[in-house]
Amino acid sequence: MSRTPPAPRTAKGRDSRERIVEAAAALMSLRGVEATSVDAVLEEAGAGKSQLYHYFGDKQGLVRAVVAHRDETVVHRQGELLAAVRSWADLHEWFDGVLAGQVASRCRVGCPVGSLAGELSERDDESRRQLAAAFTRWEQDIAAALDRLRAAGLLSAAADTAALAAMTLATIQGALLLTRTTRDPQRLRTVLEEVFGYLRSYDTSG
Amino acid sequence: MSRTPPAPRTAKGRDSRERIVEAAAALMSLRGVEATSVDAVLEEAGAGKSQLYHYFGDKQGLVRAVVAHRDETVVHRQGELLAAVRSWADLHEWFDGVLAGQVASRCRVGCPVGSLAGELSERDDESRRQLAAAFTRWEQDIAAALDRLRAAGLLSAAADTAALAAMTLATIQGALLLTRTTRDPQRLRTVLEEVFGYLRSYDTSG
DNA sequence: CCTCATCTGTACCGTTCAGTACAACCTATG
DNA sequence: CATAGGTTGTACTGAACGGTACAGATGAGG
Repeated sequence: MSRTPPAPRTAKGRDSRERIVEAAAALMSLRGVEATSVDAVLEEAGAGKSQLYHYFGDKQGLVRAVVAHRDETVVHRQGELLAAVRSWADLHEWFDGVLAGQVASRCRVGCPVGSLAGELSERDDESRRQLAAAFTRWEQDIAAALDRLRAAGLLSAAADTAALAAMTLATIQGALLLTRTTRDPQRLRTVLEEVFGYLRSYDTSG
Repeated sequence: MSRTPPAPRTAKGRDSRERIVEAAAALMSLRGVEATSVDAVLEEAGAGKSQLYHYFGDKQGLVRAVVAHRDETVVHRQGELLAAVRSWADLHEWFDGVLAGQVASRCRVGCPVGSLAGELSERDDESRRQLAAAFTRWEQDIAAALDRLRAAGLLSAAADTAALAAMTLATIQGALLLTRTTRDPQRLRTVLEEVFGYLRSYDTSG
């Protein structure tokens, strides 16, 4: 029985709401959800308390908005990148992008979706379902890229693209976790090359 | 300049300390580190506040003790199980054990080490280093099992066992994260079978 | 049985936190 | 320019938290 807070009705309101969500997303990625206070978010966003409770109801509402925001940005962006994959070289470039993102952040951030999942899966079932849906879509986008390779005659008919996609996403998520813990980008590179090599073993083009 | 708290000097003290660590480990696995208050730990352990601050100094000290405890139990146990691997069937049994552990907990716990890593990597560098060392040892135990298969003539000389071990651990960690979020053990089974199938592709016995 | 270090119970403290109250402020519309 | 709905600033509250103080219990060695 949670009253849904009103969506912003003016451009100014929309801007305020978005500033708060983005500040919250940034701080929560860095420090974690529980360790990020609403006051810190508001200071970062340059907003007052009434705005947060006006647009999100409570902290849980803010957290869910952050999850939705991550889905709309990170996962949606991954979908675009994967939709452009039409060759093995394209797929390798996509893997390179994952690596480059981590190197750019000096292995401090990991996957913005995965880290939320780690903290929220047992704490808020609504967030958990949002994140599960995001992961599933992501996985399907990978599978679709593999299916496209197959349709182009580049990938063996024997390959189980759904299983390969599930394994690819799992490996990437795990590798990002390990990389963030060990601060060793070389390990990430090794793992990504290994899983790409495995996918490539289904290459039929030669 | 952190004074190290004294180790227990009597059997009673050791028992108290251990009860506190185990209660903390259980609660932190379930709810997360930040969301577990010291008062909740003490209630669960049936101990008083003075005991906790006597043995651990502060909450951070308790957290580090929990990390060390997880290392000594989970990772050490994995090392034992992996040390017993002498055939492909043994290795498959080990994978089955990972799956069984998740099914037993109805996909609610994930990897006790991995979930700590997700929450602590950016918050306490000492914990981060402990966890990184634990992961590295775990990875080496997997590589050693693969090396043993190779020595027995069961695994191709062409296999890069270190890279395969890194990928295997990463995939398992990621799969546990995804499984805890989606609550779908079938996905875990699929991924584990897929990575085992990949390792098996280096099988020279058959 | 004394003694002293170790261990433990409990009351307390200051801070921080999420959340509320309420008045004031815009700004689009008529 | 009136006004109403949407938006914002700020002071406040009660609870929960990590941490401290200190007295009392316990038990092993002399």
